[in-house]
Amino acid sequence: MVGDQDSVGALDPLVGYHLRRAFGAFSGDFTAAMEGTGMRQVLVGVLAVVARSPGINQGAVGRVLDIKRANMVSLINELVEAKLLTRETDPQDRRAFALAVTDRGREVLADSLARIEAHEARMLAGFTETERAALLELLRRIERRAGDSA
Amino acid sequence: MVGDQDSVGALDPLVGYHLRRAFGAFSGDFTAAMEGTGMRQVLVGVLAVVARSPGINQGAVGRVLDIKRANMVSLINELVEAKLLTRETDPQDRRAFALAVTDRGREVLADSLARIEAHEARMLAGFTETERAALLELLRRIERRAGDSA
DNA sequence: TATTGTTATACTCTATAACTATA
DNA sequence: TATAGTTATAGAGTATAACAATA
Repeated sequence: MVGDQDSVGALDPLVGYHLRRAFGAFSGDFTAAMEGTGMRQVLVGVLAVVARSPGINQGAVGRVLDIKRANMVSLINELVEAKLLTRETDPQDRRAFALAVTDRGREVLADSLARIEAHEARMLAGFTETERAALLELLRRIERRAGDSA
Repeated sequence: MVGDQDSVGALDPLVGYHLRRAFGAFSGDFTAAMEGTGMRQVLVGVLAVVARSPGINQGAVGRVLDIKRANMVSLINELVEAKLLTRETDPQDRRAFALAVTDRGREVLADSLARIEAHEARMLAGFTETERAALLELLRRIERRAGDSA
């Protein structure tokens, strides 16, 4: 069988290597789960963050999701053109845009989250709830360490 | 504090979201750890696989690491031009190239692995050995599920 | 027919630098 | 002077299709 632990030699004991592969597996299945919807990982992320904090501007969304301002532009354009987000000049700070999710955006987000739940169930089949929670907690601790040096 | 769990709304309970962020944190620190060496994640991967299986061809390396044949070409070119790999026509199958790591390649791989160990120690600071092993095992189970559908 | 390696191509993601308009 | 958004650009990763040589 190809892809077995042994064939990767020195990589096998590395957490980073397995993180990479597990992320790749998730990404591939995520893309398949979203097929036909036009949604991608980042777009769902942006939609979820704006839904959580209506009126937020793109810079702030980028800071939450670790996306550079320059790269936020086309993402927001995509979502606004698809009528999933509205973008209006913030009266309190006329440099910024206040973002909000449209009704259609809320529908698409709900549909995306339903697909994602099925996708997660698929990827974590065989995991007990305890194991799932443990994995989540260990991953969160890695993210926090990243913040230390940033 | 930016990037807090709460600000991501519906994403927070998702393993995929945290996998993505943890992978991003690892990748950033990996790149920093390799600064000045010219090595990248994929290149170390290829070097490690060839070191483990001398005489292997590029297609097989790609299958092990989930890299498409078309994308292997420039990677192998890079490593051969840097004199870290040799590429010779396989006498048993003249379509294929038998790959092998050069002495210099072995040195670079050893140096890379030393840097990676320090990087992993940094990213997993505060993890007990039990926690590290648990994380590794949970990630491996996700990879295996990915193989099921492939 | 199938497989190895190759070329060409394209899309996404990520990163930096320089610009504008507002604060 | 700092910040919000923008433009332009470039590198890396990933994907597909089509081809030549060999099996």
